[in-house]
Amino acid sequence: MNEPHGKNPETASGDAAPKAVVERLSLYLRELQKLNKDGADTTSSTQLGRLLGLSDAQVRKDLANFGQFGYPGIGYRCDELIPKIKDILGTNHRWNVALVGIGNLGRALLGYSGFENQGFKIVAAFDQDPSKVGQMIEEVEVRPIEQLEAEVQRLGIRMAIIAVPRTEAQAIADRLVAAGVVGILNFAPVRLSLPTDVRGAGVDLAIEMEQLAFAVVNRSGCQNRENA
Amino acid sequence: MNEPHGKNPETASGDAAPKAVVERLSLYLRELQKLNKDGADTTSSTQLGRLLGLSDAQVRKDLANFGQFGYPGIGYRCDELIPKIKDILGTNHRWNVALVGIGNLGRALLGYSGFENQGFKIVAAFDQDPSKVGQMIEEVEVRPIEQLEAEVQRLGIRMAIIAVPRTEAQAIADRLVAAGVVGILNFAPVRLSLPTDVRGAGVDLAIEMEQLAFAVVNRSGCQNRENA
DNA sequence: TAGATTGTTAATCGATTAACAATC
DNA sequence: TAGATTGTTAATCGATTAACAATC
Repeated sequence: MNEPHGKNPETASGDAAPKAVVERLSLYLRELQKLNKDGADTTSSTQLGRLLGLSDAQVRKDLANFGQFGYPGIGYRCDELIPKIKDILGTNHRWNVALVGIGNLGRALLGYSGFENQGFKIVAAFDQDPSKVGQMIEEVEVRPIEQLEAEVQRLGIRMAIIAVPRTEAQAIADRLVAAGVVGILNFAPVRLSLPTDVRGAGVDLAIEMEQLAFAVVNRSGCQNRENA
Repeated sequence: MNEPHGKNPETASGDAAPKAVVERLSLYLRELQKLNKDGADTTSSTQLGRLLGLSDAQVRKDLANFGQFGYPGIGYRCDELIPKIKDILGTNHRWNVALVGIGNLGRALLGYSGFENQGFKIVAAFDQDPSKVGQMIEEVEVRPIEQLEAEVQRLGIRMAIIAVPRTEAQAIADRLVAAGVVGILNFAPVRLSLPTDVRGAGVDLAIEMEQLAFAVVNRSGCQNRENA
């Protein structure tokens, strides 16, 4: 209440970080990983900003929210900053993930290498359909939905992906939560209702297309942000 | 330069609309469609706000960016507001869409009803693999990639979805653009480089998971935004 | 009419940018 | 040392909220 206005260093990392900042953190991480792979030892706020279309000041400010990671006169050491950002995002340890619904989308997700690269490993897959049960897909065996609770608990799974039809999604979410899952990525076009201590994120592809349509219709040549 | 500060009504609809506002427009549209289906004739900024976790003031302000759609004392007529928002988003007419890459993800996208519900119709599908060419999936015939340009032009396609491996994505994008496509939804984990008059949007599922992990790790019970 | 709800203005709040002393 | 670049403060900018006259 009577804090002047700035946030002091001590409370900084404890403060609720602005959502937009955390989103950019993911982008910084990707660029750093790319730079590191290409053999760069260090980078700078200017370089990161240029690569991502942001100002250097913003890059520094964003990172400063979480600590002091850079070296004046030198910049940021990729080797050091990458794990720091992973610490912040919570991806510095592997997350075991459950996938429910092995339709075309589920299969695609099982084969998606991007998850594993960033520390998410699908270790359990479930489907209702007996003809799918027992199949091995990308080294994961499809199990009957009845085993959901047992497997989630056995493997200590805390994050899950829902790729079932709309009508099943809420029921699956409830079961996952009851079994101990605290984060759900939902592809079904429904808004899940979840307990307040469980986090959910919905991927709505129709909305992505809609936003793209707007951008297409309103492109007056100028705002050339290439975010693809 | 010497405009006091507010935006006056005349320039309002011509101004570049803030990205955040347009995103919420999609959310309003969904709720309105739902309300309409449930038989509601009218709704209010208060109701829409409550359904979406926004303030009534924000709902009104967002809509006021694009015109006067409401009736004092009554609210908004669903029947009227839905097409108005579609006009703004550019989805009041059907978009023919091309899909390139018929792997598991491509198949899932072909079967995704959410696109068609919102005015996007996949009318052409392409794949490199001769064994896939000729297959009918969801009433769309898979064509060889060589026919991409000809079909895009024949069908007047202006939006496309890329669901090919990372290594192919840029080349496909270039061909799509050359054929006249002006909006690309990209699922390959690469940043496409596109001409400034072409719009792109990337869906990066690893980033979604990362953001979710952060939300899980930092959930201190409180911020219970259920965005699923 | 009284109650409800809009569109809009002014006030508040938060996020981005610019600038610079401190540091390597 | 001189040049580069950080973290941070102050200034700017934009977005959200509160309030209310106008309207049905």
